[in-house]
Amino acid sequence: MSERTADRLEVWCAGEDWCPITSTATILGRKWHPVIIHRLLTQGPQGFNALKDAVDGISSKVLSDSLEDLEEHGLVEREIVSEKPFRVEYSLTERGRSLEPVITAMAEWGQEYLTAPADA
Amino acid sequence: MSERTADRLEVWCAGEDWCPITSTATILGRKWHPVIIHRLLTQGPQGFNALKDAVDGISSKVLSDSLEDLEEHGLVEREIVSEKPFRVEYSLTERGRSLEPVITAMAEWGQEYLTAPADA
DNA sequence: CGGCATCCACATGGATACTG
DNA sequence: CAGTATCCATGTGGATGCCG
Repeated sequence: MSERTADRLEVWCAGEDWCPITSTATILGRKWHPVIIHRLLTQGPQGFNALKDAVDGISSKVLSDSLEDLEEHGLVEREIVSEKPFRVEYSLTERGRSLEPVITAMAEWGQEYLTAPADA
Repeated sequence: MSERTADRLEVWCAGEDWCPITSTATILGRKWHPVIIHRLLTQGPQGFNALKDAVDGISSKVLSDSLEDLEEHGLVEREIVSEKPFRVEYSLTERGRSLEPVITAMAEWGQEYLTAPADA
């Protein structure tokens, strides 16, 4: 790490009671949020079940909860596409798409350093 | 987002039961982990109380738990510097330092998009 | 299809007090 | 200084089943 980087980093969380890093962690720390965003980033807008299948392992309830939370944070938008065959579509907002660099960084790091999990 | 980016991203979490994004989130999602790493990145190796003061708001127990967890993940190293005036020092491992881009991305995003929290 | 209602389980975090 | 010991509150996630 260069000292320049350290300089830039120092600005954040410098003893204030609000910290952008912690706040971001609060959102991205929820188990499925990053993957959901990832899926919406790569596969574009899609319906509930498509998302459920794509995410793999998530239950209806948890996906529902997650999407609701993401909506409240202004990261995801929910649109009712049709009523007759009831169909909704979830997509990223501008704010949601702006998370791409973060998701990418997380993915790349995980790929690089967690492939053979030293998790235990 | 470019399509090239989408292509790269698609590789990850493609239906496998292990996902680098989720795994990374498991680590960085713990409330204080990112800030602790951030502090170690910017302020270098330091003792328990220095860290406790720096992090602001964290309790001894939680800092202790967090550091232990970070150690288990091979991100942080603990060294007993002296016994007489008992003193330890925490520092980042290579693996820990490698998280810098992720922390930076998180910090920059939080700074940019959460300054006026739409959290509620 | 796209959920919500329940109920439960567990991990994490917080407060307070005490110790080598 | 650098923790540990409790105890407790709560959030988050999971399983199952029903509904419009």
